[in-house]
Amino acid sequence: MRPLFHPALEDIRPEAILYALSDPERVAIFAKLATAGCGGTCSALADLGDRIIPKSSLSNHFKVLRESGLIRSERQGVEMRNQTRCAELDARFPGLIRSILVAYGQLPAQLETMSGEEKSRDRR
Amino acid sequence: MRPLFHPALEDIRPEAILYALSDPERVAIFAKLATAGCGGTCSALADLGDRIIPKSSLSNHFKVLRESGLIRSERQGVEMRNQTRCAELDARFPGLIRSILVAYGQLPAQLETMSGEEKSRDRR
DNA sequence: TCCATAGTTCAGAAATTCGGAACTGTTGAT
DNA sequence: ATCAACAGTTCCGAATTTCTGAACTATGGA
Repeated sequence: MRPLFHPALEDIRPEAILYALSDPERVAIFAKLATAGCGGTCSALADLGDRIIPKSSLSNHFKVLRESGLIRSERQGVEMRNQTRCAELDARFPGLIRSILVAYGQLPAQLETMSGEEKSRDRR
Repeated sequence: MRPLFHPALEDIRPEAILYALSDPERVAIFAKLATAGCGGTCSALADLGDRIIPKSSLSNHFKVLRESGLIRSERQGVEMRNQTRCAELDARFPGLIRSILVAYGQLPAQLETMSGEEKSRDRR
């Protein structure tokens, strides 16, 4: 098994991000990953409610997310721990991830403080 | 020639937007369209500098942009006038288009007042 | 009418995506 | 040590999508 490839922050390209998140299944996976308390393993995310993603497809989804720079994957024993790279990404592409998740109606509470919106207090 | 299809604002789906803008050629077209002073015809946008997009491909790019809800196209005499639906889109998906164009380094001056960033004055 | 121009549609080749089956790597039990 | 179970990856063929040259349609002008 070849080692997993993760692009450096500066090599992440917007087209790869948009492509990866143009698939609602991948968005669902990514949004769940952004939720704390989710173990982040692949198989924990296979169930979409209306459909169970086949494992080869799931593996490919994770590969697309990883190689686009959206997540980091690390083997831990028999399973894979995945985590988003939201903080890094927000520094490179301010507001992008947040506005995409909002568009999909998938913004997790954990990301509410990401850039892209002024605080609701202090508004007039 | 069948009439051109434009989705209603409420039927526009984020995956279609992201998919359409996951292609740098389409982004270049869209960004140029968002620029005032550009006539908005298809052939005016075929030249990317490093490559001239074949017209069948160009026609397809416009179709993808149109059917995703990013632009409106209207026949005017022998040619097609295209315009972005930025204002509408920003109401439905706040900050999305702006942050995508920023990510690509393609934000036209005309869009600088779109939502997605507080004004630079009043910052501390 | 005939021609030129702008763009669309068609069709086949090339590339991509999907997913079942086989495989790899790790842990734990015997 | 061997074996079984499990998590995930790779392989590969089928189905789908993308690309683009060639043919076609629509409009306006001479």
